[in-house]
Amino acid sequence: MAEPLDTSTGNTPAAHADTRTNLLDAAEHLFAHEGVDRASLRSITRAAEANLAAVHYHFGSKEALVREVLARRLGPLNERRLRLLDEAERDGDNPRLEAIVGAFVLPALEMVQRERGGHAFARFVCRTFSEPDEAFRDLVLDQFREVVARFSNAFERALPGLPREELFWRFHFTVGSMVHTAGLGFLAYQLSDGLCDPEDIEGVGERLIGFLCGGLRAKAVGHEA
Amino acid sequence: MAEPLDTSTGNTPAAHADTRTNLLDAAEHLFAHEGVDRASLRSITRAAEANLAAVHYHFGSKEALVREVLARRLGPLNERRLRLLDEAERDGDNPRLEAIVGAFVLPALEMVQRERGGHAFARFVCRTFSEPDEAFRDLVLDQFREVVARFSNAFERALPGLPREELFWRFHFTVGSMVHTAGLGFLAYQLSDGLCDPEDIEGVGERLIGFLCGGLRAKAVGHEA
DNA sequence: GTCTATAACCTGATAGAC
DNA sequence: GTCTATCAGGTTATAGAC
Repeated sequence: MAEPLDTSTGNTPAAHADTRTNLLDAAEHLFAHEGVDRASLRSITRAAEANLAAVHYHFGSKEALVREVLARRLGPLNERRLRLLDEAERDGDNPRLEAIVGAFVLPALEMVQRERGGHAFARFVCRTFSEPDEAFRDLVLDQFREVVARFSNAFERALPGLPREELFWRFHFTVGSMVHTAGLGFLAYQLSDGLCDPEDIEGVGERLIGFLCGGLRAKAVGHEA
Repeated sequence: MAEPLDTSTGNTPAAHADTRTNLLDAAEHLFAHEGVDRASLRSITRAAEANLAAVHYHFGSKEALVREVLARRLGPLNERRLRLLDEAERDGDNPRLEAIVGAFVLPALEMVQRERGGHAFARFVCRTFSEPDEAFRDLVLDQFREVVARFSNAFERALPGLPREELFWRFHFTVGSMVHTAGLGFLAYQLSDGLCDPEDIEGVGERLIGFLCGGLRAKAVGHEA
């Protein structure tokens, strides 16, 4: 009997994966590469060397499976962000802006490059963000709520005097650059004719942090008043 | 007989839309709101008050319909970008960075806010970017190729001394913020608890341009050398 | 927990009348 | 150009044996 295709996170060293894990791994892989709608339960169970009914036994429905696939990686990712922010704030009462931005963007870039299937997963999340299906979007957003609260607070203290509205917009722009880079870094490679190497996460991270800090520190444009 | 649902661009004043146009309008609306896969030809033709066979008569296939929907708005949008860049470059041999960035991001923000269905279309494009289906992605990328060439050139002249690799990355980050703002501005509203108003395109545009110019002008981090 | 078989339904595409 | 009818195949979900 052939070993089931290992598409697991790579963090747990192939713990004699059970059917449930196999299903999650196969689903993640296929959702990422074909899209949630195109990836049928049949193709997922085939890849997981399981049975069609197994999905309904373990998860209840296709939608619940999607939910599980998203939560499995997003939880740890955002926990890591918060841990890095804790560290940055422990080092000094007023951490450098670079450290805060780094705590926000580096875990994502690292996941994409270092975890197995990270790249595909990032693209999957990227798409889910702009998904019309509110249920999935809210799921992703809920995973981010604490992160947004903690980081916008940190930004506020690191950028005193910046109006809150301006600050939230800049956070929004930051998220945009981060998501686009984590999920679609290969576009930079394509559009620069191979000049940009999206796999060099140290380089990309450094550049991204530099760019974002420049934008976050820009002189606020005066709103008439 | 009820008038077909008007989801047209709004640029042509309801020119007694023919079946073909009705199909494009309905398809755009449904692709944006339900996703390409979920939007069946049946629901599209029902909304367009046309017949299932009409799609195959006018376009040949569902894929060709998707292609047409994308090209119909992306073409004019990118033409407008290039026209604005022309204007900026005519004003002075070395236009201000703000003018270049504005020529790139403002047409998108304006389309989203001012054209009927613009918001939904932007989200649709957003999703298509991260679509696994290479055919659609390449279609979008092809529409952008001239824009990327012209603008990266303009950026290069406006930011002398910046290594080309760094420049392309910053362009990439710029695209990320722009796309995320044009397609998902409502996230800023949600995550800021209503503080950010994504419909105020003058305000958003000004803030986005300020942020991006700050990032583009940031001191380049030294790569060891 | 894992399987087979099947129910109930939807899909894109097309032939051919008008 | 527009329609109806239909084909061939896919989908999720579930009942019930093991």
